[in-house]
Amino acid sequence: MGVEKAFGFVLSTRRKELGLNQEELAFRCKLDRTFISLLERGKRQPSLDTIFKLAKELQMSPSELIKEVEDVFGN
Amino acid sequence: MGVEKAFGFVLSTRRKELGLNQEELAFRCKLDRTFISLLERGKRQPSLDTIFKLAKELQMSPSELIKEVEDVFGN
DNA sequence: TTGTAGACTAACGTCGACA
DNA sequence: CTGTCGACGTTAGTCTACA
Repeated sequence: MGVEKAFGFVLSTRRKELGLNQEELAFRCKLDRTFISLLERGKRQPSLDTIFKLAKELQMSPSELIKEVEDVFGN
Repeated sequence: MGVEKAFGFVLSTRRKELGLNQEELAFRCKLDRTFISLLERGKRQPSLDTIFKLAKELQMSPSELIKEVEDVFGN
C-alpha cells in the first residue's frame, strides 16, 4: 500500500474528527493548503518536522500519530 | 534544539546499542552511509519512509522511535 | 570507522489560480 | 471546501572520493 497512503488516511480521518477543514489545519501548522491535500491523498510524504507540526495541531503526540499510521499500514 | 538534533541523538545511541556501525545500518536500510552520518549529526531530516526503514533495522516500531525523539526533544 | 565535500536527481513544501 | 495545475526554491537521498 505504501506508508504515504496510510499516513494520508490517518491525517484525513483525524482532521475531520476535529471538525477542521484543510485550510484551517494548514494555517495552524503553517503549511500550505495544497500540500495538506497532497498528503491526504498519499501523493506526498511528510518530513519529520512536518510530522511534529501536524501532530501538535491534531492534538496528539507525534508517536501516537505514527502509531495510528502503523496500525493502518499493518507494520 | 530542533527535532533533527533529537532524532540524530536517538539514532546514534540506538545504533551503538545494537553494535552496528553506520555502514552496516545503511546497508540494511538500503540507505547511503553518508546520509546516516548527516542524520546522526542533525544536518538532515528523515522522511516518513526513512523513519519506517530505520525503525525496522533498529528493532523497534516507528512509533517507539518517535517516542524516544519526543522524550529527548522535550516536546 | 566516521566526517566531509561536490555534484546530482527526486521529492518536499510554497504560491497563485481555477473548476 | 477540495483537487488540480504549473512554476518555483529547498532539502532528502545517492554516489564517488579523500583525510
